[in-house]
Amino acid sequence: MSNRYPDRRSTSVATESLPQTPKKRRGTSTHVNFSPFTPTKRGLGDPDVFSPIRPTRLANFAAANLTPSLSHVDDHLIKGHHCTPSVESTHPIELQKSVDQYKHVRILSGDEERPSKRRKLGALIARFDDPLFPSSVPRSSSSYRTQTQMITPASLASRSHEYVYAQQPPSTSQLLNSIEEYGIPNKIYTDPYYSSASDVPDRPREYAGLVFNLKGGESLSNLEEWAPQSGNINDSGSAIGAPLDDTDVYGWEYASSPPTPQQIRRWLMVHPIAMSQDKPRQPSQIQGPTQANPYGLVNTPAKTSKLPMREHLHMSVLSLEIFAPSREKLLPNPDEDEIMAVFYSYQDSAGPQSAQDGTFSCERGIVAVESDCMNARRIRDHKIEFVPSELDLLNRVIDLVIEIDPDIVVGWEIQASSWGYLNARAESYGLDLGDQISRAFGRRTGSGSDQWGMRTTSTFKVIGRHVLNVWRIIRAEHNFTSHAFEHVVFQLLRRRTPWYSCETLTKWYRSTSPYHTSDLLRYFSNRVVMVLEVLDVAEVVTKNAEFARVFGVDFFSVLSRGSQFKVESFMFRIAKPESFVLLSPSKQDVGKQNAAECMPLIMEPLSAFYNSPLVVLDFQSLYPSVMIAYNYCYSTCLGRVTDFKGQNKFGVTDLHQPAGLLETLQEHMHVAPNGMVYVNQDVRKGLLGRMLTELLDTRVMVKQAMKGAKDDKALRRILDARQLGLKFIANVTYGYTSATFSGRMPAVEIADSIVQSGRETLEKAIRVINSTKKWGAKVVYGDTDSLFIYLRGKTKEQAFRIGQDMAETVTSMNPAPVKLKFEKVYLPCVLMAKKRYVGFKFESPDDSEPTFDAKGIETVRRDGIPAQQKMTETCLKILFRTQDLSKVKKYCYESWTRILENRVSPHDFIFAKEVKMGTYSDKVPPPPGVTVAARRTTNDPMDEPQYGERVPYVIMRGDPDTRLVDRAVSPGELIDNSQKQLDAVYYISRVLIPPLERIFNLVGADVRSWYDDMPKALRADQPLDPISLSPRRVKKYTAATNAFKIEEHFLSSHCINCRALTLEGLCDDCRADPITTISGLLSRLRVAEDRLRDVQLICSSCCGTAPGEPVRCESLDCPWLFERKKVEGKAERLTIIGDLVEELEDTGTNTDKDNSCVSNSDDI
DNA sequence: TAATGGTAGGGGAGGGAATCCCTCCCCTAC
DNA sequence: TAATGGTAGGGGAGGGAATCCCTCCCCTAC
Repeated sequence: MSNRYPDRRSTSVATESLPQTPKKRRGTSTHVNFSPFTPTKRGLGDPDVFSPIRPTRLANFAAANLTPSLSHVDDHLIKGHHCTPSVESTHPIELQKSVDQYKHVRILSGDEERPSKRRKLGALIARFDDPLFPSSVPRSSSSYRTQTQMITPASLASRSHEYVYAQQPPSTSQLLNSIEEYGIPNKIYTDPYYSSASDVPDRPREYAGLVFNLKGGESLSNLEEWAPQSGNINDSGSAIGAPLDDTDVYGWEYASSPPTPQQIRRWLMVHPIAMSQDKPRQPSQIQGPTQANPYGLVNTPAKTSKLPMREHLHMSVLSLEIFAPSREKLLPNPDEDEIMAVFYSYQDSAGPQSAQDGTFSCERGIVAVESDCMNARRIRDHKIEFVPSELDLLNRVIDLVIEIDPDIVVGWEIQASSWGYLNARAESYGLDLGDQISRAFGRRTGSGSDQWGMRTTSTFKVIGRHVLNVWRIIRAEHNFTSHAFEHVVFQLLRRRTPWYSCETLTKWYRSTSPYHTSDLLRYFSNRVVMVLEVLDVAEVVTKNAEFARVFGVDFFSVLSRGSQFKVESFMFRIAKPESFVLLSPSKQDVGKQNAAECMPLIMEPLSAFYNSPLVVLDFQSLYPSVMIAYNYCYSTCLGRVTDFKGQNKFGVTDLHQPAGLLETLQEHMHVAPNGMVYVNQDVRKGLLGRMLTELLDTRVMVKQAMKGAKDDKALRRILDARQLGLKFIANVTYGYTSATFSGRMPAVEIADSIVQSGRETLEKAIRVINSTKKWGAKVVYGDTDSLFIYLRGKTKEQAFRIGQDMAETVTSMNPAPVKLKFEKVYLPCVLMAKKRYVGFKFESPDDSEPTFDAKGIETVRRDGIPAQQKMTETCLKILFRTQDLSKVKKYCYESWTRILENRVSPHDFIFAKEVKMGTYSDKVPPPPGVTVAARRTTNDPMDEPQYGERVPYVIMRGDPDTRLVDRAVSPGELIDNSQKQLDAVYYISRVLIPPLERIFNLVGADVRSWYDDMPKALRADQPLDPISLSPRRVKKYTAATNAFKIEEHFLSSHCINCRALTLEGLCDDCRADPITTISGLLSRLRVAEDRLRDVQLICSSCCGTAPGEPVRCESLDCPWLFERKKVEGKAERLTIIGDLVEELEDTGTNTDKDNSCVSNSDDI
């Protein structure tokens, strides 16, 4: 027992829940005033809740002041006297307690002892004296401890003059149970710290009025001082030896000799796994998964999962794509370029929908104009119908549609291509495609610019058939970072698919090799099928059909109409039997409504890193519940308590209640918090209330049915769609009452009543939770209907229990359907700002692995870059898992270095923001995406992005004072132009650091200073590859182009082989040893070529081209594109190595000759 | 022509106005 | 070629840099 910290370093079951490990007590006692959780600094208000260390501080204070007297007391105790300390008057309470606790102790003198018992007792005392009764036992009273060790039952029995403790030491359970009473945390969580002591900043960091004093290092020197309060350690005679201190090293010696290569080989034979593991290569990408892509599926096409069985589809779908050869790089223009082939696929309502193995099946076909390049003799592996001319092609398509008679016609993008292009071509022949393929004659809708159609659905309309613009539907339903076909296919079908430029396609079409023409046909024919697959996997038809049924509107209105239409449709069905007539106000009436007066409650969060559990509770569909509970409805409102501006305005009209009505209903009404009066349910149940009750009840039933239909996946999907539809309607009912400019029957007073009641419900819950002592909880954030409750020092299990308890208590305080639901526990968590937080989420006490859950921060936003998401998420995960800032710093260093050295894939640095051409203010410069799109459009008018399309761009390096918009280019340009480089400094300091800064400022780490202090290569923004800047290459290159800037004149002065300083490509040393140099260079060449071959193999397997063929795919969505371009560029640059090797071989043979001569002469 | 639920909130880019700081110049006191 | 006393200090003008504030835009939470 020589260790000064007996037992505290062990982690037995009993001690684990007790806060004794000195390491974990970091930052609690002596640095009280610098702790980030010190209440006064944080402005947290009530120190009781946020300062678990208060007793300790008191104790220190008391002990420090009473030390002489207490040692005096000790003396008396040891001598077996009762004593009344004289200092009682100065600190009556503290001292009384401390003395009372021990004044009945009687010490026996004697030397009997049993070692094991003594150890146990000692352990108990050690545990006992530390945090629980800090004031009662001065830690320094080792003499006391030594004496107690002598009390043994044996001695008690054998002696007549003996002293025993009148009060037995507390048992473990007593200790655990009294934890709450003394306000001591059940568990002490680690505060953020630096594991590497060198990372600790010199001075405490100040941020936003807080001072952070972070600890560093893993050694014991990092622990708090034990702070002995009296000097009688030596008196005790106990063997408190020198504490284990790693600074006190007496010497070093080798543990053993290192293993020999033979030993290693033998070892590897026994451990075959270790052998297969390559040396961990440092990947060139930014590491880390993102939330949208939790499995880190960055560049791996997923295995074809076993798709669920498809249900019988009740609508037939026809998908169509066209091919028109174009001129050079331009996209086909319907004014000039004729359609040469049409590709279609369809799913028949009657035919066999899916094969039994779950693969997708549909009919497909091609109609092509016969020409030199395309005719039956050349193309054999595709089933093609040939027609003599384009007009015949159009007629054939019309016949086809009428023949197949699909309910829905779709295309990936049907305004500029697909049906839209077909329609435009038909128009040039004076043919109206829409009329031709319609199922009935109908009124022609207005021609001209259909802006609304442009922006929402489609400009192409067919009477009797639904026309779906697939990408727009996907855009509305899924939050993808890009709406490119390839991206959506990857996300939904988990499959990579190539993309070829029009130029390539046209070249293939005109190619003399039939193989190319065949590639072209296969490309389109696969695409047209994949559109159907995407529709199928996204369940567009199923879901919309189900929504149509729930809302009671027709299929197309589900997609094309707004939510008011759906609410009304539902409401009508309830209003009709009651003989209610819904109001139909004019635009003017709607405009004359009163202004809204109420706002939901959005608390300002206490921004911090929370390492104790944070419980999240939220009211289940708060607004619908409030409407039901308080009977808020158009039909139950009795007007205002007092007139406002002299009139009883209600919604869009004035309310005139019959005289005497209020008196009659005196006992049966309820006043909403905003001063509106509503009758109670016993008089009349509101229309909205009944509608919502029905909706919510049905939803519960549907959910029940879903549980029952576990094995029938098709039914499950339908039911799921149905319950989602019901939920949607319930949620937008509130929006219906508060619609302002566009409202069809708004009533701002009802909306206010709902909002204000919701707010009061929430505020009441907050008050209750804050004021209930037994929970020891504090509400730190709340937004509209949710509560974030901090339980400091509680364990996860306690958090779940308390959370449930709170939810039940609050639910019981509120009227019927209002229900506070236990949502989740965050442990740990960072609250950053309103609507921005992130944490590790536990949804049930059994969850062992938390999930990463972020709201509003960069990891879930789609206007950043993937690198930003990956870095932020990875840093947060490191912080949450280890609290070790050194690890975070290390990770940041690695990533930043990679970026600065240009060793990253541009794929991670592509911004993609939506553009809405034609809506931008010309007073300010447009956003970068818009300038890129505008440039695209000037080059090729057909290339204008669709309304709401996401336009990708990257930021290039440029002159320092140019604006950002001038440095934005499309990623294609970056690939084509090897002189251009990503602006690493911009990306790091303006994109990657700010989100990290916002997080780590809250724990006291200064991310920007990490970057500023980071050792950087002198010209780190240049590629480190000496070959690309070798003088030889530049000479060769300058001859070709003169497009060099100043920086390109600074040539690399490093040896290509060994990186020593030289001016001639290879240094003298390397030239002197041609054999080694050649083998070194050749092996590099081989590595690069291998890599190139591998990458091309991957790409050709995806594209389906023959391995020897050059890969033409240019899908910006695929990370392999960038990899391939990079490797190709490198291989091209390495041609210089070939030259060098030849040169060396020449000189090598020469020197060999010389050498041989010399040796010969020596011999002679 | 017909169509469009709501509000709150954070954060970036960029421009313009207000502000600060420095330098230069003029003038005066001594 | 000929001519020229100095220094310290206040105050204004003007320019450049840093700062603040506003608008526009995008996207998210509820």
